[in-house]
Amino acid sequence: MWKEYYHSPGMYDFDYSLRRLSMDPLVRTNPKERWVDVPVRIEDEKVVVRVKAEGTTEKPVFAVMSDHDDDQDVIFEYIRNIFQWDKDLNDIHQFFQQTELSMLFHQYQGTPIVRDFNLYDSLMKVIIHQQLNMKFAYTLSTRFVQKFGTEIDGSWFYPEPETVAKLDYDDLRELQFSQRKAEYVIDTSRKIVDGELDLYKLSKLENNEVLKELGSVRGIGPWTVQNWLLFALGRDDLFPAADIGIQNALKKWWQLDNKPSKNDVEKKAEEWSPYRSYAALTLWRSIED
DNA sequence: AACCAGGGAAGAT
DNA sequence: ATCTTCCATGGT
Repeated sequence: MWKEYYHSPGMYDFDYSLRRLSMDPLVRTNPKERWVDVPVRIEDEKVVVRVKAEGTTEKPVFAVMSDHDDDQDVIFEYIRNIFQWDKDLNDIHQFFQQTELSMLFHQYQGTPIVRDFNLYDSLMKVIIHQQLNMKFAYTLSTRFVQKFGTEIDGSWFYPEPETVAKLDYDDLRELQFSQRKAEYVIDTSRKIVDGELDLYKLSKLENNEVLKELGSVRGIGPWTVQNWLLFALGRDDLFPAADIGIQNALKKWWQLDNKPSKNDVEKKAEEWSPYRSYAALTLWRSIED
């Protein structure tokens, strides 16, 4: 067992991140003890790493620990990257002081982008969650992982693309996937196994290139690519203008009778570039209970 | 019972 | 290129 500490440069609301992570039944969290278990794949091995908050939003300190004693540096680097501890959120807070979101950023300080734990897992999850209400969306992704994935020390690993590629559409229909969704999930996994789709390669490209390439896959539209860029890659400047949650939040803050159009939202969001992702996260946060 | 949900494809204009 | 319509389910 090893344990390593880390200090973030700026503020960081880890407790909020935990609340967000705990929305997913597949992620093992303990908000009271302030930790989350992160499933990590390391050279074909599956390792569970515990990440615990030791500080405050203003003076954040994190502890990372694992029983897996090899590859400590690689694991720590991976975790630091997932939680983006080196991103100085004070700079971003400063940026939004000159925008109409200043009050919101004052109320919800230090909201980080916590990346999904794996590129492929994230894509499957986003596809499964397309257009569904959150409750049923998590029901579906949980059934999917608990049926075809792996549980280690109480944490769930998504199935490998090779596993999903071998499934029949009916295997997912049994879990109450629609025919379309079953096709999207399995066909995309087959493309990944065939090498036709390389998520790691995509992760090195510019947003627009990813939008073009990933968006050309059947079942993956603009909303899905944007969410993948935001949550899988942790990119700073994404704004899912067509997202219902974003539109509901703006409807509330702009006191509109109806949800604003995608175009109106996109236009306004330009003022928040190059940190539109943080605007989106804070808007989402502002309508979560 | 009707409408919505943190969409997307396919068809129509 | 942009606008409808259809797809499929569970939630509220």
